[in-house]
Amino acid sequence: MSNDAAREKFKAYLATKGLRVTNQRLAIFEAAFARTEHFTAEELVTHARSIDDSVSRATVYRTLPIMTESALLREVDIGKNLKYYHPNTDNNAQVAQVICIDCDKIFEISAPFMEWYGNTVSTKLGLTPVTQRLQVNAHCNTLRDTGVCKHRDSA
Amino acid sequence: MSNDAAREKFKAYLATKGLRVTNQRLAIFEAAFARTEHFTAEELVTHARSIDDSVSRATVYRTLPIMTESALLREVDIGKNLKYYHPNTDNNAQVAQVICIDCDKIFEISAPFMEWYGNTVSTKLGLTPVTQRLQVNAHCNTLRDTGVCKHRDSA
DNA sequence: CTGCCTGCAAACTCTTTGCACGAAT
DNA sequence: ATTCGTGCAAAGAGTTTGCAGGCAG
Repeated sequence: MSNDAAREKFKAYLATKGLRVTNQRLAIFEAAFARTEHFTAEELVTHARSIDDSVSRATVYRTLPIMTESALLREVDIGKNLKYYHPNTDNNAQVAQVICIDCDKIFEISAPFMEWYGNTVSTKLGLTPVTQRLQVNAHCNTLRDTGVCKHRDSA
Repeated sequence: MSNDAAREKFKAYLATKGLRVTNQRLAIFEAAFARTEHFTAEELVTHARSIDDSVSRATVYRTLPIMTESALLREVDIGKNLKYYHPNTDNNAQVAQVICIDCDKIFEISAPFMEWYGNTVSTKLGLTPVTQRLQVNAHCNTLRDTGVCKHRDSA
C-alpha cells in the first residue's frame, strides 16, 4: 500500500467515524509513514512537530489509537514500558518479532501459522481469538564476538 | 516441585549470590507460592503483609527480580501496564498464554515448539535466542452469549 | 561489627485527562 | 454557529531509587 493510498484510507476512516481531518492529524500521519523502522510515541511527537510544530504530545497520544484501530499502524509491545508502532503495509499481516535485547532492534517475520494456533487453542477453551503475538528475545552474536552490536547502527 | 523444595532453592539461590535470607524475603516467597493464580506485584504486597506486616512495597519490587532470575517465578507480560507473576513449577516450562480479554484470566498452555521456533528464526538473523513468548488474546464466548464471563469467578 | 537490607517517600517514565480556547464542517 | 479538536499542564499508574536507620552474617 503506497503512502498516498494509506493517507486516503486514513481520511476515509476519519470520515466514517465522524472525526475531523485536521492539520495535526495529517502531520502525525505523515510523520508515522515517513518512518521505516519501528518508532515510539515520543519519536512520533518529534517528527510530527518537524512537519507541524503545533502538534502536541497529547494529540499524538490521542491519534495513535485511531491509527491502530484503522489498521494503518500496528502496535508492537515488546514487554517494555513503552509501545512501538510500525506502518502496517499489509492489512492481514501475521507477524512474529525477533527482538535484539542488546539494541532493541525489532525484526519482523511472517508467521501465518499464528492465526491457526490461536484458533485452535482458543476454541478448546471456549474463547474466540482476537489477536496473537509471538516474540523471541535474543542476543546479538556480533556483540558477543566483537563487542559491537551491528544492529545498533541501523536501528 | 513442592513448596518446601522451592523454598530451599530460594535460600540456596540467595546464598549463591551472597544475598541475605531476611524475614521479608521469606514472607514474600511464602506469599507468592501460596497463590494458585497469576498475581500482580500489588497483590503480592498485600499477601506478603498478611504474613509479615513489615514488608514494604519497595522490598517486594526488589525481590521479584531475584525470584524471576532464579526461575522460581515466571514473569508474564500480557501487554498491560502491569506485570503478572506465577510460581514456576517446571524449570524448563515453554508455555503459551491465552488471555481472556473480558476478565484478564490467563490460561497457560504447554508449547514446546516455541523453543524450536525461537532457535530457527534467531539463527537466521545471527542472534542467540534467550526467551520467547506466544500469546493469544481472546473473547469469552460465554460472555457473548449470556452476558456473563464465566472465567471471572475463578480469576 | 560491617555492610547488605529495609521502609519511607519522592522521583521517574509513559500515558491519560480536565479545561478553556480554536478550528473544521 | 456548533461541536469536535487542541495545547497545556496536572494527574495517574506502575515501578524505581536515595537516604538514614536496622538486622543478618
